[in-house]
Amino acid sequence: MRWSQTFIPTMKEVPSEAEVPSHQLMLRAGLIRQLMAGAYTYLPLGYRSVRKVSEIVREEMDRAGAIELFMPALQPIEIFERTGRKEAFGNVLFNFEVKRGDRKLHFALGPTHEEVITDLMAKHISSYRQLPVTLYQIQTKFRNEERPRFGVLRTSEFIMKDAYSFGSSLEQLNAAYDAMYNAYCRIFERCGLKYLPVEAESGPIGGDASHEFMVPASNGEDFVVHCPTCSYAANQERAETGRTATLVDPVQAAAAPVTVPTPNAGSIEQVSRLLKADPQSFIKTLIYKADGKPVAVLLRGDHSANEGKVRRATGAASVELADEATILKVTNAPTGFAGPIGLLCPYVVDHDVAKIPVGIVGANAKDAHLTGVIPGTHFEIPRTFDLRNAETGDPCPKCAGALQMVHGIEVGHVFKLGTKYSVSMDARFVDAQEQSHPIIMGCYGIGVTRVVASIVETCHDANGIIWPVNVAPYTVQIIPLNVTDTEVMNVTNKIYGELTAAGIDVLMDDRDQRPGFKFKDADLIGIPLRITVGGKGLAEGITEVKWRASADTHKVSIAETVGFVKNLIDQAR
RNA sequence: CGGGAUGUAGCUCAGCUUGGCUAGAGCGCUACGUUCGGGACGUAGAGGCCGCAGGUUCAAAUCCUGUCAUCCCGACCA
Repeated sequence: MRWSQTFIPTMKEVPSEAEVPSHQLMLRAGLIRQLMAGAYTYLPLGYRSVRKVSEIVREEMDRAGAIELFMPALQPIEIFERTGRKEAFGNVLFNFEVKRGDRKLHFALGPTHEEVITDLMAKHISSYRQLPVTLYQIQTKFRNEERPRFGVLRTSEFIMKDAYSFGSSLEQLNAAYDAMYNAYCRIFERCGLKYLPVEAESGPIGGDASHEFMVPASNGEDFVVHCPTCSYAANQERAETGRTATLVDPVQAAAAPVTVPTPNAGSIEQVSRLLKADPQSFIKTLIYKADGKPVAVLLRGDHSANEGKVRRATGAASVELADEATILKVTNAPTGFAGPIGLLCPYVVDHDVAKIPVGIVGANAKDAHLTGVIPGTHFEIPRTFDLRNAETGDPCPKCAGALQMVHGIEVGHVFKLGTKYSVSMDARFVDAQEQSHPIIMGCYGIGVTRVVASIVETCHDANGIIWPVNVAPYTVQIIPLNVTDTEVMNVTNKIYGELTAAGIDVLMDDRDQRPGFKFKDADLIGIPLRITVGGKGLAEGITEVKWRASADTHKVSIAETVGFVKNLIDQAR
């Protein structure tokens, strides 16, 4: 492609609305333009990368035995009512009414396609002999993001690959899951991304039923907890800590706790400032409702509760922070003054609370706290649990190492669904004994456009993008330094023609611009290989070949240039 | 949805506090000339409903009210 014949609007200056590197660079390099918050046009260059990633995804899905189909984005609201996800999605689901004749129809735009595909399978699968099968599509998804941000990393409309497996047994589910997991590793590998498969919250199935694929990036919205010594990695929701139970014996002849006034100081931060005490010496008492019943969670003051862990520790199906009225009922005080002593509900205690020698707690009375509280002495600790989010330095649950936290961008998710949707959509099969069962499902997603943004986010330098070879919009950029020089253009056209004929994507910068201008643009758009053809080189009979990622320039004879470049590409793939 | 910020040329921004000439700069764009191996220079130009609506005033980019949009922090994210 000749630059003058395509559409690559590059920008020298950083648009003021863009904060993170991927957003800035994608705008500046002419990859995307914003239509409104959360919706972007992919310009020719950006769309080429989207297609390269899609093609890699497609090849690996096919290799893993998944079958491609294409489902409607426009869906009747009824199917979301059947699975209860109209409520579960809430505002995130685009749903609206349209008139058709004198009728009103209620539609949704698909945020994902479990309902549609399960409905399809329900109608066509009847026997275990038809299973297993895994289907996928690459399609635009719609989610009414409360807060679109970071350019293309979080949008209301995005391209996603979603796959769904259907099986008659857990063995079939596990096989499909493993096939997808391995395919994902190959996909991200081929895209040139550094990625981390992490254990994620797995819902009702439990075990290792869900993994997220995260790209470590400082602007990532998620936290990944991982152990550098072993391979343990999990998201913050899920991450266990290797801490163990600590029980303390009651101290004999301990002084009683002292009540101190703390007017209008209901947060740890306020009280610690008022009493000039470190938050680590506080025992934070959070009132939750576990299946509707109040239960208190005791944590060290500087820690944050993990609701999944609280749910498991209390054995409840659902857990939420209690409302003001419940707090008043069990603590006789407004929010901010809860403590374990004299509390009118049961409590669970985090491991680290028992290690606080002498702590500060809420007094269960308005505007008062207790100091000099000894855990295990002034309130009982029959047992301790892991109730908080993992933090840097916590012991690894799998080895002797220490955990680290990194930010990450979620680019993929594999999930063992079980029978949630097949039950509600009535997708069943009969086994060899003529017994009917719901189909066992898995779902597997990759955010294709988010993959592209993640690549830009992690592969760039001060001058612009540095595309990995397999996902670059073009593989080679050839720059004739003087387009009015016949000799230069003859050589350029010859190399361009031969590389194109060899099936290599080449972009020729045929604009009548000064060399510096073109070099800057080339660095910005980040095509991996650059061939420079200029008068000085031609005088020596050479062209210059350079990787975008490296400062080294190879001087290659004109005749050998095409072969040399083909060779480099082959090695890089 | 809570908190904060910003809307002036295609892009980046000044002007607004203290209302008053024809609303500015740099980059980009057009024409001509000189240049031509890392975002050249000169000359001459084009380009603005100062986000939108209402109000105050003799007079509003500037003050007031409302509204819309975008960005950031937080909450949310099967």
